[in-house]
Amino acid sequence: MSEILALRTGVRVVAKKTVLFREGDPFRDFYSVREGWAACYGLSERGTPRIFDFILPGDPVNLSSIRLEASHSTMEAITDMVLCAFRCSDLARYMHETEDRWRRLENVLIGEFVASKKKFIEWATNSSMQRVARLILSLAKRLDERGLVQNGSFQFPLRYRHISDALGMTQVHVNRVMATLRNQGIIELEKQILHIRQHRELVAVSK
Amino acid sequence: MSEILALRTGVRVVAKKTVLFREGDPFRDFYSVREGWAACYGLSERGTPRIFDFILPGDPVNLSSIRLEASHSTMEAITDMVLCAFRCSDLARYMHETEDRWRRLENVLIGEFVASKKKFIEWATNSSMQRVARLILSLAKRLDERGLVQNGSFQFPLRYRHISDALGMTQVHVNRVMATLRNQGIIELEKQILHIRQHRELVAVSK
DNA sequence: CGCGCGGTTGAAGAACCTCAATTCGGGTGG
DNA sequence: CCACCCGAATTGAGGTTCTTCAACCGCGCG
Repeated sequence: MSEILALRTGVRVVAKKTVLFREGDPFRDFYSVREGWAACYGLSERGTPRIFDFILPGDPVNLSSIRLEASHSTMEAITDMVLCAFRCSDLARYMHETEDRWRRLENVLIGEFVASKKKFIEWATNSSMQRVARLILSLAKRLDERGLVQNGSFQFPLRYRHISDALGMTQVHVNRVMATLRNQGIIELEKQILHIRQHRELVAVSK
Repeated sequence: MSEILALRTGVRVVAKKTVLFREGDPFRDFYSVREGWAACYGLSERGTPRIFDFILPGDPVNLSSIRLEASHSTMEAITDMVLCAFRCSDLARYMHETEDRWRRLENVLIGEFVASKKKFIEWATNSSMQRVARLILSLAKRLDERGLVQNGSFQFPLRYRHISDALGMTQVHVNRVMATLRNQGIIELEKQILHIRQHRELVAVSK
C-alpha cells in the first residue's frame, strides 16, 4: 500500500462545482479523494443529469480508468475537494506487476458490476421514501467505514437537487419526503450535518 | 469462429419456464441460444422479480461465466429453447490462447458494463409509455440484426407479465399502454407476432 | 365440458409532478 | 453595519401517472 503512495504525483485541490472529468474525456490521471464529496453522473437524451453515485472521502474517483480509455460519466465536485493524483499509466503498470494485485483489482471491478445490477433492482422496485432512506443509510454506512460518522451524525453537503438527480424525483418531492422523516424525528438536518436519530426506524422505512 | 464451434459439447433442448441458472449457481456450462427466448432476472428483497434483459436467438446466455465463478442472476426460458452448450473451462482456455481473442472479449464485457449505466439512465428518466416503446424498438433492432424481422414483424413470445417485470410497472398498466399503441395503429399484436406498423411514430413516442 | 391463465376494463385512490409563491440564510457590495 | 440579493428550502393547489382491487371475457387444453 505504501508502494502505491510512492506513485502519487501530487495533490490537487479543486473548488466545488469543478468538473473533474467529462463523459468521453480520455483518462490521464487517477484520483482518490482525501477530502470532499463529488457526484458521478450521466446525461439523459433530454439533458437531465442522472447521478449514478456519490464519491466520498477515501473513494477512488475513476477506478475504471485502469481498464477504460475514456470516462463513461461526468464527475463533478459537490464541495471543495482535496484529491491525491496518480498517473493512470503508472497505476496500470503497478497493477500488472504481480498476478495477485491484478486479480484483486479485477475482483473489485467485477464486484462493482454485480453491485450495479443489484442497485438497478432496488431502484426499480422501491418508492421514493424507501429510496431516500436507502440513500441516507448507504451514505452513512460508507462514511462510517471510514470513521467519519460520530454518534449517528455526519457531514452532509448534498443539496436536494443532488438527491433528486440521484433518485429520479423532483426537488419538491425530495423536500416533502425529507420533511416527513424529520417530522417523525427519524433524522435531523442542521447546517450541513445530518443526524440519524432513530436508526431502527430509518431501516424500517427503507424496506 | 469455426474453431469455437468445435468446442461445442452438445445441444440442449429445454422446455419453457425451465430455469437455466439460479442466482449463485456455479457456472459449469456456457450456452448460446439457437432458438427461443429467455429472461435474465434478479429478485428484489421482497421477492419481486426484476428482469434485467431478455436473451434472444443468437445471444450468449452467460457471457460473464468466463470471468465469474457463479451466476449473479437467474435465467429462465420464456419459450421452449434450443441451446448450444460449451464447457466454461474449454471456452476460457480458448479465449486465453491469443492476446487478440482476449482483448476482444474484454471489450465486449466492458461495453456491457458501460451499456448498463446508459440503460439505468434511460430507465430512470422515462415514462412508462416511453419505456414500452423503447423495449419494443430495442428488441426489434436486436432481432433484425439476426435477420429475424420481416417487414417490421417478428415473433413476440413475451407475456405482459414479462414486460411489467422488465419495466417496473403493473401488468394492468402494460396492457393500457400497449392498448393505446395498438389503438393508434402504431403496433399490432396477433397470436405471438408483433407488427410495427408505424416505425416513425413508435420512435417519436419513445422519446 | 370445465378450468385456468392471460388479457381487458372500470373505478377509486395513492404517489408523484408542475407551477407558483413565499421564506430563509448566507454572502456581498455599499 | 446594513440593505440587498441569490440560491435553496418550504408550502399550497391542482393535475397526471400509475397502482390496486375487482370483475369479466376469451381461448386453449386436459
